Amino acid sequence: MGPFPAIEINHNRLQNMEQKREVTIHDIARRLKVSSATVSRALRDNPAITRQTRARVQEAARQLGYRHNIFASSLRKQQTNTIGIIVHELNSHFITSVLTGIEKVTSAAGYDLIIAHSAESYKKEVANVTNLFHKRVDGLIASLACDTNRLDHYALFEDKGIPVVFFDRVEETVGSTRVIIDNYTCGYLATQHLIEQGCRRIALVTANLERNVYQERFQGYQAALTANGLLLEEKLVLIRGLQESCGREAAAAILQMAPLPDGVFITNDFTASVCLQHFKQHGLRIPADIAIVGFNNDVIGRLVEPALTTIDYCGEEMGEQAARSLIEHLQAPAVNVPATTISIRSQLIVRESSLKKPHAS
Amino acid sequence: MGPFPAIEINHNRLQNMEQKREVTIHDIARRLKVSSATVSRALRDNPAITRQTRARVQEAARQLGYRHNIFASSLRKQQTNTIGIIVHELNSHFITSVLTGIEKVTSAAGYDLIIAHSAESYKKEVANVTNLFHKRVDGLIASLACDTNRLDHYALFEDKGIPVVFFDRVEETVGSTRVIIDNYTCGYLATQHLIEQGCRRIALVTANLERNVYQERFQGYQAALTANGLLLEEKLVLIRGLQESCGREAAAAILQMAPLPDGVFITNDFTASVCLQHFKQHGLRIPADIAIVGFNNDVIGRLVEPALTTIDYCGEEMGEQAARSLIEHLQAPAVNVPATTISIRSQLIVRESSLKKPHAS
DNA sequence: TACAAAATAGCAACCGATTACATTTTTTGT
DNA sequence: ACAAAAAATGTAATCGGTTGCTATTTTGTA
Repeated sequence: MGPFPAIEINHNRLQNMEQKREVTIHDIARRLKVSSATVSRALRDNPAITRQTRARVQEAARQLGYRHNIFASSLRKQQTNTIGIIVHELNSHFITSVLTGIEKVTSAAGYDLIIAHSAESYKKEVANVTNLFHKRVDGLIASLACDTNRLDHYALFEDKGIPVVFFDRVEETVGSTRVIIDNYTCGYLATQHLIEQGCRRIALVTANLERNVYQERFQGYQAALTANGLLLEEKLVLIRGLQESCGREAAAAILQMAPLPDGVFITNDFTASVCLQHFKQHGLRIPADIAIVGFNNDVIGRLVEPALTTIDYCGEEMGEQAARSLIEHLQAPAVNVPATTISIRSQLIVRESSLKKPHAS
Repeated sequence: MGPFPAIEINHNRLQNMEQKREVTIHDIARRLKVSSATVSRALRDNPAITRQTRARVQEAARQLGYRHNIFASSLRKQQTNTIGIIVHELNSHFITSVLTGIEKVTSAAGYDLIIAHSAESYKKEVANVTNLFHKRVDGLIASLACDTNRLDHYALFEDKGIPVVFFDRVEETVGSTRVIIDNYTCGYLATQHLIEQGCRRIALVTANLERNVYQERFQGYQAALTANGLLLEEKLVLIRGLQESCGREAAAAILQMAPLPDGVFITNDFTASVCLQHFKQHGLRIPADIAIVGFNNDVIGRLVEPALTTIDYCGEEMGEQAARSLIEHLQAPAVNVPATTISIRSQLIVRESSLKKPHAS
């Protein structure tokens, strides 16, 4: 046990200390006896630098364990190559698909993503918008929280000319592109389908009517009723939140109605599944006693029994379109890319939960 | 139509150009005839600056529309006040709960979050780890992808002394804290429960056994069988992926078995729900013909019929613990916070899918 | 061989906030 | 009233990469 081990340890400590200090392009430059400008260019494969020099630099960088400092880079370049995303929830097949679509497009274009979720809270949405603004994302893709009915918080972005694309949950805007589906028609088709199945007393379970998607689905519902000579009964329209408890509440309220509705259009599959279960537990037969149509084509709709009739639309495509549009704006030389509204295809998927006339009709 | 309108427009353009240029602390300093150092301090409420000066600076900042430049700041301070999070999926109640727990703790401590998801792909996980490393997060909280069986990619962090906390899906590590549940006991309890319900031929549907959670649940299953004098039959153990199609495959495979198993332990609720449905579609009665126990207490387990018996554990608590541990490490003056393994409580929740002896036993 | 043009590489000024240290101003104590 | 201590503010270097412009070298051509 001579002094050596102790010295060894000391030495290690020093090494650790040295490791703390980051390797910079200047270190590489010194090592290779070139300028840091050359290193900077070489690292980004700038053709102004010889292929050989580039290779030497990149090899040295690897050896020294260099890591690019995005802060220095972003500071100087005044851009982050990052796109911010705000979604109203994460735990949803639809949202996950949208994210997949966005990722596909953005990563191909060399952008990073920062995902934030508002958990359906306006307050959190505002916080997220502010945060992403401070993080200086180059652009934003957002779907509004259920109770968001103003867009002041996005003005920050507009003022700086940072493009924002909204999808699915949107508001009327001047400057921003929107990627949506035709919720009105979807609402109409869903209701029409129930009517065709023989329903005459159709309830609607939906959420905050200030949120575009729910408002438009409601209008479609209304229009379909009218078109078929049915009256819109206010009592049959239930506005509830999106949590499980709200679904149960809605179902319970429907069970109280006399006479019972013979069909329900429920504007999201999760709530629809909850209601369906509640009805079954209280002795109703689906669809015989009550036919159900949901919305979104969530996986859950295929696992409940009977399987849910629903509206399907491709989240991935929505994500891709949103991302493509954003990137187009980002790479536009000036501000001449017009704000557009992109509509994604959607369709009714008929399953057992609404089929009162299985093979007829 | 004199020249005035044109001049006006020109003027506006200039204003817009000026707006482009960001307001910096130097602008504020100039306006107030103080130094930028004072402004920097005042903006962060440094008590070295008079309360009045602070107020003046903050007011001026507001008026000028100043926004803090995190790049300049992070570059100088060499820290980001940001925590990276890597999860294996987003579309899951469990993960959402964990995120809620993490957010609760980290936002209270003033940290930002960057959420990345690997979508159960090792490759994507590596990419995410690298990306967050380059984003220079101060710390990392991660849950491994299903097929991740090496941790080389986290060495980057270890080398720089950046703390990493793993939760749920973990590996044996030296340096990192891990927040987990006792998967072995859970597997044991689930199996034991099936045995108590009279099952003698119990199948196991699970995923990659290299992933700790599945390995340990498998061992618990095995131990419970042995403890009850039952033989482990390899044919009864089905290793499948986590997608819906894999669930159907597993269910189909079970239907082929002769004799049919009288119970199945399926190590996640989604796959369990898929199997349950498949069994029902093929005429089996649950639990009479086959009893099912799932895992995770996902909402879906309460919406299928019969409702799934499952293992419950609190994601939110897991998230909080992970975050707390990470922050403790971050704020520790030296490296003396030992890496620990934190275990979260879990329990069996019995529902109809496994109750062969409803009110007896 | 000479000279213009193209290819490489270097210089140095940025980007904006932070902070160790120095300087000025105010307060305190005697 | 004046030195010493305390408080407030200022100076200037620093974090690390980028890029307009300049200097040097190489290549091409007459």
